[in-house]
Amino acid sequence: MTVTIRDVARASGVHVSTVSRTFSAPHMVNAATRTRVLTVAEELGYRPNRAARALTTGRTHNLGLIVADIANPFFPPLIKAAHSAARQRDYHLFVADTDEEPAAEEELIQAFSKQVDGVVLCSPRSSNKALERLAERVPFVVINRRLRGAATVLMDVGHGARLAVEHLAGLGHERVALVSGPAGSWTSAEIRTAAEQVPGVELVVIGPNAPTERGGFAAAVRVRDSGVTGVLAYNDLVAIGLIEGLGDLGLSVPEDMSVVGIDDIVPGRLNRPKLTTVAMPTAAAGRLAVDLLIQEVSATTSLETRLVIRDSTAAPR
Amino acid sequence: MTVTIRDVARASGVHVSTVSRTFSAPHMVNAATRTRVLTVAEELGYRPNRAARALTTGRTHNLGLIVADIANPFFPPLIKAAHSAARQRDYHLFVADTDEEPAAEEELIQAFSKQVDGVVLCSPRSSNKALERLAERVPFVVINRRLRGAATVLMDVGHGARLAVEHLAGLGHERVALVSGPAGSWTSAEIRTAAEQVPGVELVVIGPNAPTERGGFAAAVRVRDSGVTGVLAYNDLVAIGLIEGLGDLGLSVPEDMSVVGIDDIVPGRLNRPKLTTVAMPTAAAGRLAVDLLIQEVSATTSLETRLVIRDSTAAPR
DNA sequence: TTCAAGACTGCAAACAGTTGCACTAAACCT
DNA sequence: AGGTTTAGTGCAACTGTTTGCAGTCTTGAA
Repeated sequence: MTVTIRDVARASGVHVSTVSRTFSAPHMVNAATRTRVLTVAEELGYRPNRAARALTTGRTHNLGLIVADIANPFFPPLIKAAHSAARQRDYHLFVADTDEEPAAEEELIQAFSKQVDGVVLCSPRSSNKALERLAERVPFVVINRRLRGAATVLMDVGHGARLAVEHLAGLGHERVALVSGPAGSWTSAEIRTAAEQVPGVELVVIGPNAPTERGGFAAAVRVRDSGVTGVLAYNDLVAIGLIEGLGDLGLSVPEDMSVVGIDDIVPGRLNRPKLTTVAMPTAAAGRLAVDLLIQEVSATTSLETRLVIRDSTAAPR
Repeated sequence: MTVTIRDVARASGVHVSTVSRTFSAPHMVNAATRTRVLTVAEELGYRPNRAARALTTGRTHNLGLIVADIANPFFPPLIKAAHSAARQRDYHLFVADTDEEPAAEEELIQAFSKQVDGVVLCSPRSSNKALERLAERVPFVVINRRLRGAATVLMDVGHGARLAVEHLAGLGHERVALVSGPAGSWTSAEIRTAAEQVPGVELVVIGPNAPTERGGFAAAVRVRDSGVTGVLAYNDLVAIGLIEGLGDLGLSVPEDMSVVGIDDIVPGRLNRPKLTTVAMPTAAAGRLAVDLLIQEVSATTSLETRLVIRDSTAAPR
């Protein structure tokens, strides 16, 4: 039924080990035999069986990618870039979704462990302890979280937040709200400390909030009442929800209120007004993560963010 | 280093075959031995090696999912649902992106063939001939394309398009534009034939267009000049671009022009005005596709679409 | 002409499981 | 009591590849 290395060996009059070598160590076999084997293999439609190969070599040529929510617009560009980087080196990519549950995360890493050469974890929610234990079973690189021992790729949100607040200050805003994210979030803390350091602006923190459109919508009243003229939101979804909420209160953006988001997701670009935002290098992060994994280096890299100025910010009235 | 079935066998005083059976055919082993083996396995941290298992059984417990563009907002909900359905039955999911290239598609199917028990193909671009040839190597189910011999899940866009045009007709629009998609697209053809059948509306087809925001933006002038009061767009991205283009021409939606999209992607819901659109059952399709694959049934199913009325449609002036 | 070095290639033992078959002992039946 | 079924377990072959080791055959050098 399925054509194996033995069929090719028989049909080309050599031993299986020679066939094996023409695929996995071509330089060890005579040019003439090599081409003969290759053509026979082609004719027969032979493809090496990776499962069998993995059994002896211990390398599967598969990678795992675990994210909290595939349908969250933040992740697809990262997944896409990771996939493309993997394919470039002839790796396949398992993609998994934890539905935001730490338990699912740990279970997935376990389940992947024998099937992949490594896994990339995006903003993992599991405890340090759990992760350190799992790191013994399978190498991984972590995106957007510090974890000692593991390779890490960070996106410098702090820098982006600073740029955003400076942008608002530059436009003349003196009192700015930070519509923050969920309580324990590493990102939210980063944003806050960075935003607070910008001189000449008074920062009022409003939160914690759910990191969603609804979270932003719900924060609109408090933003209006806080007496600010500009806002930095935890992310684009929150910013979009906030803009809608402000609209319902009779405030328009950017005329009555400037709003800056973070992430630069597609819906923000398509929004009206088009969202001024901090672009996160998600694609670069995805690519880098798989490169680190494949080369098995353990480094921690920080990626630059930048400010994308669009239509949701203007000088205050 | 890594703990195998043999280690467990030794530690629990039984033969490897018994250990094997406690995992793959528990009913064949005595309850007492089973629990003993299980606890020993637990202690040792044993996990069956899927590659080895795949070698003998021929089943990998992996599935492949191939889409044109992971970052296209249409796909993530489908991927997420497929993943969840797969996990429920203890399957893992490879996700791959063809970047819209048929060649990549065929190569990916090839590459997957030995590693998965089946693959789900979303709106494949390859030729029928190529696909039929590949179907011999690996079972697959196709989403949104008719292909004889293969299991197929279709989303009934035709029905949705009819609903959309009827909705416009009901609001009083008598002349409606169809801003169509790319030339060879199956979906585009479906939409057109269905839309043409609605009585009482004169349909003017504008296209072909790129299936993107820019495609819609570029079509704005022709829409304005066509003398219609309502539009059905090939998809939400096109609709959003079109609305922006119309805005630049001084026409506002829905006051001057009603616009209906298709797909119900997130950016459409977040858009202002919120987009009236035809909701595609992408999640259901993803789920169903993997269920079909796992049960190895070859059926063709058609999934219902429905109209979601939001703010981009109103009665004509 | 002889010998050592190289270049190929074959042999066979892994890798981590599954499974048909044979065997034992207990349970069941008449 | 004797024969037959049944439940549980062991044995060993098999899945498709890789790889260390050992041969064979050229080549080039002394």
